[in-house]
Amino acid sequence: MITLAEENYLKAILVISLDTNERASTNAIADEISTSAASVSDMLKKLQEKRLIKYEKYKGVELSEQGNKLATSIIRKHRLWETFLVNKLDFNWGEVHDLAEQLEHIKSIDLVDRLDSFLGFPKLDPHGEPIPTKRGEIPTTNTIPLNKLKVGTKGNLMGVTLDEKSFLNYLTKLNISIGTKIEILEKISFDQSLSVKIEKTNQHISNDVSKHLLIKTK
Amino acid sequence: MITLAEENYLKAILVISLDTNERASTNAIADEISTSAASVSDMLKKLQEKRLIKYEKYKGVELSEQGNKLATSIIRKHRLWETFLVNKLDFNWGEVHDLAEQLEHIKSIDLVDRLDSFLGFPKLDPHGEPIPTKRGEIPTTNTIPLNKLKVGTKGNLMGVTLDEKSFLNYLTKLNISIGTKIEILEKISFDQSLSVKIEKTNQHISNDVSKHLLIKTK
DNA sequence: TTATATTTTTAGATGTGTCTAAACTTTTAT
DNA sequence: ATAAAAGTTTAGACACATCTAAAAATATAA
Repeated sequence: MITLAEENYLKAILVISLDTNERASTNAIADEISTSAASVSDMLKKLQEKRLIKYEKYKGVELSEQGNKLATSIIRKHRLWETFLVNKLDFNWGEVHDLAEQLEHIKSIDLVDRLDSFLGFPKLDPHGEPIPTKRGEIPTTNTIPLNKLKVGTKGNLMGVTLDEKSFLNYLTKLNISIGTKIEILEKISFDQSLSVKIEKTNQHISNDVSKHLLIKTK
Repeated sequence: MITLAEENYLKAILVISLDTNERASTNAIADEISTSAASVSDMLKKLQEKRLIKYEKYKGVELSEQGNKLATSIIRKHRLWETFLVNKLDFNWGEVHDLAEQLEHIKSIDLVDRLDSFLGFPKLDPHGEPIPTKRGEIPTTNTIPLNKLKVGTKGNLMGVTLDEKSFLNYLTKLNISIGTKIEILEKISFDQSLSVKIEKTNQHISNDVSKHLLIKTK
């Protein structure tokens, strides 16, 4: 039996791996789930025991096949629940993360698949992130983070890679949502911040923000 | 902050109180949540500390106003989630209890009210049990358990008071569901079992079953 | 009413997940 | 190359929720 805490660790490891394409470090995990490095060390031993991760002391950690499967299914559940909350219960995209964090741990053989069907088999969650398939694949989207694009590029926001209330509320304040047209006007080399045209208005955004905006150029 | 275990204790105490109209005993609670009397004793001390119950050693326990409010809200959540699972995700009435046991602990200011609205403000759950209101009232239904009715009485099943897979599956096998017409043909005084006509067929059911069937006579 | 049975509580232990402080390993910089 | 800094693990403690065994309180019955 896998516990709630273990599920959260597996998810954190997957998120970090997808983000960095490297083994997850103890500190990175501690950061991700807001706990101490000591707690992470303890837990990694347990997950190793259960063969859910491949772990070498001081060398970071990666998911085993089974661990990957589990972690992916948690993300699938998270994103489907977020879709439910936004599409059916009219929550807005900044309100659903904490709720989905709870709902993703509901244990059932087929609840999530019925939910998937009820929602009409959505491909993307309300933040534009791909929903892993029943078989554990995470579809790729041909989008690029805004901060990787050259000055002058135009495109549309297809998704965001940070699911955090304050961030999403800030985007809403900037009038940025899925589909919004964005053009890079200028990049400040000092701090990598960007002058951008959002629909018809000029705005200035930091690198910390732009790196979480997924753009599709055409 | 209230923990999952505490919520389960409060719910158990409420269920027992509604059932017996008396203070809940330690053993009754232990039975209800399948744990030891010792664990119950421990937990009652904690709930007393938090002013969620009124507890006197060896004298059983009742809910405080706040405890009652909490317990009722958990039952509200449980029954709304069951309604969602049956009405929207096409689960059958025997499959939803364990899932609702998990979903009832999801914490949110307004999730349950949005769910209520999404479901069209149902009055009864899939088992015919009343859904507590937002304000914490539990509507009464003018129904009587089948085992309290006289021989010869005719009526319809309006609800069941036991939400357990094996019981519900047995009812399904007997062709009994909400709305089914039932007539008492004979009562065996030895074991209080009943010969009943269910729609057009004669069946024999035990007192243990009949006491959980809520009938409306007209 | 006193002995017996039942119910409830206490004592002491365990497993999980967390923490801080200290020790150890690896990386970085001089 | 070695000292300092950063990162990681271990040691020891604690809160929570549970357990079994034993003690205490209450209820029941001869």
